[in-house]
Amino acid sequence: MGELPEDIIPLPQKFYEQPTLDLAKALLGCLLVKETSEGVAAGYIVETEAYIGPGDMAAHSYNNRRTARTEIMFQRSGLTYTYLMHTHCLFNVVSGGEENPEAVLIRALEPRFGIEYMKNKRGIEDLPSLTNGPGKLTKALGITIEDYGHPLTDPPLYLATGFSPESISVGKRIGIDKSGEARDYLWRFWITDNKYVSRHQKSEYVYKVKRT
DNA sequence: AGCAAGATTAGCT
DNA sequence: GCTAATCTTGCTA
Repeated sequence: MGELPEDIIPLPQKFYEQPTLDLAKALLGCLLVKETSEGVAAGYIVETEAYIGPGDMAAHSYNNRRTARTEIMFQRSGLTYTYLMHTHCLFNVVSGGEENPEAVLIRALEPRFGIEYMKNKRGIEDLPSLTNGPGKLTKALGITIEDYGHPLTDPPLYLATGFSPESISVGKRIGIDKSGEARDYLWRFWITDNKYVSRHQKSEYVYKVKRT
């Protein structure tokens, strides 16, 4: 049964209150933690995508579409937005603040704690395959539609400080080819050369992150 | 009330 | 590369 080090504590609400594109980059290297009665699982975020309604045709909140599903996107930053995609649950961090329906999709993790737990959940052994996709990582951590609306500042599902990536790559988002010009927005971010990203793609440019 | 589409994945050809 | 899985959402009527 995996236990976490004591210095792993949730990031504060303030962390989520930055522009969505900044947050999408700031999330890289952060630790995503899920605690359940069965155990603890956690991994470093290595890939994200920004969805910025109402002007983003690829976002569920495009044109301020406000429904039972998108409602949480209109609420405060730092809440959990989960939804079903075919047979899979996808996990997002709400951003943009109240009345600005924006979110960051978490697309891939690098497994860190509770790896046996994740292997059991996924029914496989290969490490990268455990969490290198948005539907895979939710299954590995046990994140479900039930987590919809949960504040990420609190257990059992929260984010904590991890490490600072040296370099961040930028490219087009995945799987939104029918979203008009939005398909070309460079709103996908990943840790350069990280082997746990969901797909390899040519980076349009690369940020060199200064060490702090 | 009916229906087409989907921010995906696994397995097979 | 192709397709089924599986079900909710949201749009049309």
